[in-house]
Amino acid sequence: MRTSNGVEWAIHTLLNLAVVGGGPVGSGRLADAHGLPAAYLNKQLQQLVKAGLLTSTPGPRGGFRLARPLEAITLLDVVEAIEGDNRLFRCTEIRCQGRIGELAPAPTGACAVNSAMGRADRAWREALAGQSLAEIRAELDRTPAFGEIVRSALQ
Amino acid sequence: MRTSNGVEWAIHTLLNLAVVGGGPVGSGRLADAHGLPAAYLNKQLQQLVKAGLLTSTPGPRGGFRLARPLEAITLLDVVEAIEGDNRLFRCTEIRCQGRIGELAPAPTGACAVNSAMGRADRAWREALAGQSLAEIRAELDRTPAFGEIVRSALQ
DNA sequence: GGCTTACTACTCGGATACTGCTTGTCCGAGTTCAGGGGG
DNA sequence: CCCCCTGAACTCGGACAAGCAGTATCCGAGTAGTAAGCC
Repeated sequence: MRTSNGVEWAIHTLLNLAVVGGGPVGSGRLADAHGLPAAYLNKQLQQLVKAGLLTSTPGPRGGFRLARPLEAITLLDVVEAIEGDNRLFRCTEIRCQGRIGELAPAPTGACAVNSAMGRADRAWREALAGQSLAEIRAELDRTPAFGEIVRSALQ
Repeated sequence: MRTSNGVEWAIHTLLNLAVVGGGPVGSGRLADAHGLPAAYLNKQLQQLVKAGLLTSTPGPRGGFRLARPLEAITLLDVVEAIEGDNRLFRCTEIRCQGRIGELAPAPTGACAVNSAMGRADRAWREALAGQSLAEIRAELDRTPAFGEIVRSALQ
């Protein structure tokens, strides 16, 4: 029960694209920047394109570029783009099955367990939605020569 | 990326044990109450025993019983008992690999991405820790004849 | 020389194998209870 | 009548398979740039 590695890859890649700015960058260079398998990273980036976080251009000189500035991209956007909008807890309504399900009259109202877990789920999503990638980049920019290193690694 | 079904099963089973009270109940009856595979539910309950939420007694007339009252059991206790204390996001330190890792001098300080995801993780865990099973049972007790149905289903 | 055209190289995008974890099942160790035999 | 012993039934506990999502890889469709050929 943990997020896939694609989330980490996507966040770092989006940050790198912001640092580079301007023109599109191919998945091969983006993958080499962090030693990732290019084809698999490409698959993850396609998810980001579907979610509207990236735009892709085929052909030579093609690649991916940010669809909107980092200020308008939250961690929740990235997580939902990679993982889908599935909740952390999925109620299978076992309260309506087995002997209790047979004896109980009807599933009146929402499942209390589901509601409680849903509250925690919302807390997680709100915390994710409250942090934009721009804030993370601001923290990364404190390290000296950060932008310079990323640009030269992706050149 | 979602919690295993064992979490849902464990919560409902703990609530049922509280309603029944007193003597131990075998995994077979607990499973029949919700139409679950008995052997697999037993496996989950063993995790709860290891975590100190349940006590088990072997032999005939044996089974599981609550180790402490519902007021002292939070949703976080159950989730960590089943899923382990792994975080939702696991940083693999890709910032130290690939071309950027070669060019950057040293991994000074914590990874900003990991910190941001960790904040959301803490929000989730705090929301889980803030809800006890006693509160959920109080909500379930509103439904008429709830305790009666559970007791007769587990008799 | 300038324009058209065919070609090459490079990109994304989806279809195709592989791996690890969640899920599910099975059998053995241990304990309680019941019943029979002996004192 | 009371106590002891043997057996059986039932429980948990851990060891052993199956299914599926995540992981990884490969090849085809499409495009920009280039170079050659023609006007």
